[in-house]
Amino acid sequence: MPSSPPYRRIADDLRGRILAGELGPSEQLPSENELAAQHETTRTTARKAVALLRSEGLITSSQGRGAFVRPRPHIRMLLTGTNYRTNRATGVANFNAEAATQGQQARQQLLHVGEVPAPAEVAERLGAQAGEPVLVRKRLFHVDDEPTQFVDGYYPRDLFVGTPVAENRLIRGGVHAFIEDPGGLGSRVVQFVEDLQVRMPTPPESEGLAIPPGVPVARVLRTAHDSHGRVLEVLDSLVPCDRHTFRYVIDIP
Amino acid sequence: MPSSPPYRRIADDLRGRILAGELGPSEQLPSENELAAQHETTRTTARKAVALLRSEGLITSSQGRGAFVRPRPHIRMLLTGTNYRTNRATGVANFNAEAATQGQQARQQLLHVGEVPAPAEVAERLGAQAGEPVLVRKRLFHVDDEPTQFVDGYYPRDLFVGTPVAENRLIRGGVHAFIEDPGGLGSRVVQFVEDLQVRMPTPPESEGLAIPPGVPVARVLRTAHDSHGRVLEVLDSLVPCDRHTFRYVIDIP
DNA sequence: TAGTGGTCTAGACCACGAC
DNA sequence: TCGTGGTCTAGACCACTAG
Repeated sequence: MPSSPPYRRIADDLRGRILAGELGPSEQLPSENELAAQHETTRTTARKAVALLRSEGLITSSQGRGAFVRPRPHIRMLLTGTNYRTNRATGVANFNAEAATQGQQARQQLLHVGEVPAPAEVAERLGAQAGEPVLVRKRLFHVDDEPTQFVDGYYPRDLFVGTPVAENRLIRGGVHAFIEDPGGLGSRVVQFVEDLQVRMPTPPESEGLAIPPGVPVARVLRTAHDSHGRVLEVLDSLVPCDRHTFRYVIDIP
Repeated sequence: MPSSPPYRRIADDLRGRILAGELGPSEQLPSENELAAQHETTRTTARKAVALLRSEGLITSSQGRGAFVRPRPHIRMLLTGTNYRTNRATGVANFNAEAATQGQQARQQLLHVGEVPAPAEVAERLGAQAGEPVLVRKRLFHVDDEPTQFVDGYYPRDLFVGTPVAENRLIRGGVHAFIEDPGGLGSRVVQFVEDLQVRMPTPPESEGLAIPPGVPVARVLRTAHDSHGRVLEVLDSLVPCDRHTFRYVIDIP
């Protein structure tokens, strides 16, 4: 039975105290020098223990201030489909409506609208060739003025070129309002297929979403179909996992 | 404009070469001593760069061998509900049937069966008081003989006590066979509600699932309802994110 | 046995925050 | 100003793997 190295034992000690609630949320950890002294080792070793906890997402630290137990952030529930019809009826975009029911204020920032060669995973879902031009709307969603998700919407050219979806401004009620309104596309969304994968963010991603180290992101590809099986939209979202729960309601025939 | 510290620049260099494919999957990285020499710094600093990439899930390393670009593991697709009826008809458990369609062999290892006080999140879904005794079946699922998911099933006592679900052995066709078979409970599962959260694993979890550092896990709570809205099962799963895609198909009324 | 990564020591200087 | 974490140096010993 090999005993764990000192830095592991220090980390285990701290982790235990955090999970037991002995060190509460936002509480400051002992300084690295204190930890070193307490465990009769050097600061370098104490620091390694702290780094481990940081990579586990349990704590955050900042220069000059100290290290703190990461407070459990306010969790938003992400629902796909569940309230789609009722949200549509409100006249505001689905994302904003969901936020509102959770007592939060949402805002969409339009980063870019234009034509791009379809990325492979998008093309596959749109039934197009990879590299074929498609319309894209790149957005950054904010909740309570904090960046929350990157959401890129991809749209087939043949259906949307020349429509407001191809224009560089927000659409009242969201893109789906245009898709479903009789004065717009007049289609009806009847099915979403959602693929969710999780990974660690790249540096630009963690910067754009203002997420601390140790927080994974979910990459969600959502395909919206109409009643003819036609693909109306492929949504490519990037969601920080520490502030979200995904909920899916699946009815079995 | 502050320039990044050396360890960041080394990491950025390596990351770039990995993402560009210059360093292919399973390829060995330069040794820490080589990196230190190339960048005219000490091994400690080179090592810090390597540690960063490891925490990003890009590489793995092992003592005596070296550091290697993490090969993209075989991705399994996890579906909830989609093939539920057809899988049931096969007579094997849903999980095993899904694995089979993806050309893999699945095996369930029964870790524990018994009564436990309901954890808060489970009780809430079972409509019970937290701490009230419930039946639990703790399992570890293997795919191609590798540990793949922890799956704990919780069952209300009033429905399942004295049934095979409370016995410490596997059930032919899975628990759902018993739930739906006329000779068993004779119920019918009509809806799943699935809540998915992501976090970094604790050390025992990463050990049990044999996952390398830097890989997040998904904690999935799935509630199965019958046509009367009664809860038949709460499944509490832990899934390593590097080997799985979650797919949900949602029909809009 | 030689080379690899894993751990540790005992210092140092810096940037930043709180007081 | 002083304490904090962030970074770095220049060594050392160990455990493990490959040849």
